[in-house]
Amino acid sequence: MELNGFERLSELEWHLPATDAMRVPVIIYADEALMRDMNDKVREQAVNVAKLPGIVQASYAMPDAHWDYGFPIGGVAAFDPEEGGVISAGGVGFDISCGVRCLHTGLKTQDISRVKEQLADTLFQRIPAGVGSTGAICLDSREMDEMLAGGASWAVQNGFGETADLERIEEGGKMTGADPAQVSQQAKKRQRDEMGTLGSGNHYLEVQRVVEIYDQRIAMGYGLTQDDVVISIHCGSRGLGHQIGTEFLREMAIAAASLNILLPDRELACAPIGSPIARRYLGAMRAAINCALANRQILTHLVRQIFSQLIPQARLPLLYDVSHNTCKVEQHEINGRKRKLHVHRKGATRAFGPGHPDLPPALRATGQPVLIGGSMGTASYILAGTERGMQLAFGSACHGAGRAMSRHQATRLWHGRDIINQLARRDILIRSPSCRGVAEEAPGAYKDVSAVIEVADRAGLAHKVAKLVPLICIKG
DNA sequence: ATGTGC
Repeated sequence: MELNGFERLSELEWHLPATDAMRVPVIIYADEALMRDMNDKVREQAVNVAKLPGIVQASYAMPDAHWDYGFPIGGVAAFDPEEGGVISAGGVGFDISCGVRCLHTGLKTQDISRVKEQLADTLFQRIPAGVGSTGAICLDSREMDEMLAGGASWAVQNGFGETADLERIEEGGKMTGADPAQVSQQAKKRQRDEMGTLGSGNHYLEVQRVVEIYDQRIAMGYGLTQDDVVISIHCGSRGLGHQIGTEFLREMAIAAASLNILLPDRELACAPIGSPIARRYLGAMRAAINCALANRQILTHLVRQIFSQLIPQARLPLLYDVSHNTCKVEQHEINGRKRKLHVHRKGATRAFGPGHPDLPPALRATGQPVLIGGSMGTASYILAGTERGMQLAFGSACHGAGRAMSRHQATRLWHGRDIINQLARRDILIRSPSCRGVAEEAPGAYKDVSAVIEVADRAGLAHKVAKLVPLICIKG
């Protein structure tokens, strides 16, 4: 990326002052190497977002940012309804409420060594993964609406998991304001038999090992110790979220054209907060959040069933579940004034600091667990939200390593089979229905997750707590 | 991300 024009406010904070039609500056959190390696399109897209009506404070990009449809992935933008703020489907992305949840197991690495291969094979056999994967559950139209209104809470009521899980999920497992009536029949049809499935792309289910603790006090608060085995699930709202994103992007673009709204980029189609289309989108998007929460809850139940058969002494309570593709109404203090903002996070993890009222009592003293999945075969990290982070980007942090090249480029450089063999030599068991999918997700196709995490930690977006490395990865 | 797409 061209760095000309940026003011370097600190080592890790790059500031592009508001010029021309920009209403606010762009702020990117990154080190110089990450900045240089970012495509110019990230800058262009973040600048375009800064031009949208009612944007507050800045158009932010996290250290894992890369360009995407309209808004960059790793982008955070908040809008104030009292200043003509907007909602944009592109600011959330296609995989609505894609996120990560992490489960404890109560086990140490050696407890699973004897059954590791069997565990990998059983997880792969029983957890539906890949493009178009379907599960054992088929929802009729009434059940679909209940699921879309109830999220993980609906899943627990229907026998998937435990009530204790709910307080460890954003929104208590149930996003309020979801309106199943705003979800198209086509979106519901696509989702009918996709509950409890992983999907494809960067989604995965990993059995991981805690290899490093950076903050003993917070790690203790999270119930994490060295050499613990944990399970991370990364997936979203599958076909339903994708369909909603597609439909509303199209509809918002058409509406903008007919209303003569000048967009800096057609892909930034948006609508004023409070307008009928924005309200319908929010209702549908919140239903998709519930779909993703229910999906991860059902997957959790499947994992627990498998563990109870293979390692009966294992107990799998939920550490936390957090999304990184959402638009949420949140209260933030700007220049001493409390304002209700519509915060878009696209490939950015919510990272609320200590004392935040939305956190459950057990996590309020430490700050919210910020679950960050790395690329396949590298490392994942658990961070904690900080008070400082609440001021830096509305309580947000990065969401992963971030792609360094396109999927197409990756398939020209690597073969999936080679990647699987290389990782097997490091005792990382990959199971996937798609060799091509594995090639697209080759570790080399991503930025260095550790460099991204160092920036997030040192910039103060979130605070490093633990590092996890994969033992088994079920890849979509 | 996705009932993937040149």
